[in-house]
Amino acid sequence: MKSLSIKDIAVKAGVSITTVSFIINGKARDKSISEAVIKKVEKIIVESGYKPNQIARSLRTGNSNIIGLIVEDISNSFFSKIARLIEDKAYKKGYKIIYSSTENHIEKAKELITMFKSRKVDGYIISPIKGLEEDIQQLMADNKPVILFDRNLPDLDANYVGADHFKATYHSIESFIKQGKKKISLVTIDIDVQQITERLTAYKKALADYDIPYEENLVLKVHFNQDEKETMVQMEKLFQTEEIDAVLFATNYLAISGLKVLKQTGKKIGNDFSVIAYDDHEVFELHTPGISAVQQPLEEIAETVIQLILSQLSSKTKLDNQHIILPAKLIER
Amino acid sequence: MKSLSIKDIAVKAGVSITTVSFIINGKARDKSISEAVIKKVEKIIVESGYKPNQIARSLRTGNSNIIGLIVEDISNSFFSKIARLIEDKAYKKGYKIIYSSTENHIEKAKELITMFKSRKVDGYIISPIKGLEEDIQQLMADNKPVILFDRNLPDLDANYVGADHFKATYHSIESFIKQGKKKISLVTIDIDVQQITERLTAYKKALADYDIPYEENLVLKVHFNQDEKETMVQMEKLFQTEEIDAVLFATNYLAISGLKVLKQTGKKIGNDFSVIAYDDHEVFELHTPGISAVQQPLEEIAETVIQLILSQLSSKTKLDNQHIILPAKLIER
DNA sequence: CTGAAAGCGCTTACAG
DNA sequence: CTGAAAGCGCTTACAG
Repeated sequence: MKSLSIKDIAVKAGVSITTVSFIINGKARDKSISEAVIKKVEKIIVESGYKPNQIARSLRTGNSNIIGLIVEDISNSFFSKIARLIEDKAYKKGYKIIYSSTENHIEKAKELITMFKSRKVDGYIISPIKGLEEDIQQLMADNKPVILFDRNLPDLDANYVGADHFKATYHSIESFIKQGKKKISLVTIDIDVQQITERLTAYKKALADYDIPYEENLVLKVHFNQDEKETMVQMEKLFQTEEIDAVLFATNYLAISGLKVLKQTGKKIGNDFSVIAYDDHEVFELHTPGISAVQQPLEEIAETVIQLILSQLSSKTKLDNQHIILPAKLIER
Repeated sequence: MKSLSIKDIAVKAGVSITTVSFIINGKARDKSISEAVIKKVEKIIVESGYKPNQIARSLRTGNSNIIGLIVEDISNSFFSKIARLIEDKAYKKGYKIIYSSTENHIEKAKELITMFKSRKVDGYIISPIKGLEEDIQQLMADNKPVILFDRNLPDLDANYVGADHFKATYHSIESFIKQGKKKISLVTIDIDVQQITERLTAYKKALADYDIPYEENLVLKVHFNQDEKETMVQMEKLFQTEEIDAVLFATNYLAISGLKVLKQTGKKIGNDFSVIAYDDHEVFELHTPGISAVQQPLEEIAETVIQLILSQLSSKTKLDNQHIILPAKLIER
């Protein structure tokens, strides 16, 4: 069954497609179409269930009412929660979301941008990775709204929304120190994105500020894509060989792996051994004992991102790029 | 900066746009374009970075290479994991995914289908809700590939991929019985979808098969959209008033709420009180003690769904609808 | 108050 | 071996 076109409606109503188009797009009054015609055409549209072909509309107008969302991995709960909130808010403004996961592969990320471009998406929300600077620059040169979130690219002057990882990490380490911890470990990953590296910087700074010597062997940098088994072996070694009394895990999945190791080896979390996870997760609340965690303000991040992109989409002129850093908070359990 | 069009390429190469189009679409040899011309045009395409406008292509060909994915809630880890797997596999075949969450609202679900229709998506992957039968029927009448997953609509003859919830529930209850449990409770939700209701049916059947009387007050049906606080109050009451020795939670979030209640009230899980959660979650593995859970075969579900839709998309003729029920397994912890 | 016509960037049947 | 032209379904500047 062919679907109806604007022409079919025009024929049924005995008017031109121009008139129908004006009515569909709410320009009827503007164009001084008579009320009688408007009523008649609207009636026919409703009765026939006609829906304009968005593809044709896009081709003609050059925009698609679609926002492209590029994340590292949609199945990661941080991203899926953000995606949900963004989708919800975008939807209410008539925008759809098309998403895809980069899996941290630069080639896939580049391909995605190309694909989104050829689909003429109206704007881009990107959790970027290093190496994407030029492509993003290109998008902005093409005058497309771009909002980076979660991760920033320092070499790029672009809109960015993220949490204050430095401060949150600093506070976490500080809270360990105030509990009297001396041998504080950091388990992190080896990817070179600001969002991750600043956790290490903050860790070092906090130690320095409290005159605690930095010990290289207390920092475990897990290889980004490695097997969880291997990660667990490395952690087990770390937990055993040192008189560690506190660990900050730089991501929630590292923390989860860490908890598995502790469970297996029977090492207890308690006064002698404290743990903080970066990025909260349901696991941590339910764990016995509860695991303290740094919580990113998901709602606010999503809200800010969508706000920014919508204002760019509706603005005729190029707006100034904004850098919005939201506070993350340490939930003590 | 305007992006290049096929015309620009044609002009640069000194050939017609027809020729360029044939080359882009790999029909050059078919149409016996000379090797020399092919080489020249391909060179220009690569050098200029030309990408065909997919919108124009869609308008002309009537398909979009986009698959619409409609789920209840993309931030639910079951769906986000499936989405990730589906996206991955679709991507490799040149299809993109556009997704949206229904939040179990029939109006939103209907709107989404309309929207996807007007965007001319090539196929639909839907975790449906009751009331959507007609709309889905319509899609199939329009000859669009539709795959339902997770939830089935019994009144509809459509492709469906899901797990065997009846069997998995039956086995769970059976395992309680074999442990000698007498007062087995079921905590479920009150939505009327087959996937949920059959968990109750299986519960009753297993009890009956083992001559254990069915007691209405051992079944708690939580209202679908109610506040977690309220759910927890109801559960607390349930856990106290009866000599319950086992609980099957019909969804993972119910189980999580249940675990919170147990933690708060100090009720211990152990030999006197066993728990199984339906749909696994990282929480359950890490919980002390570990929580047994029914695990749906995510990979296989995603794989089957994508397989089915791709075969439909590439097939000229209408294929027979398939019902594929995959086994879910009980992970004992 | 309303309509004819151009054009968005492609694909493809047809012609040579 | 290659191209001119129609047409996908819209929007909009222009004309009346």
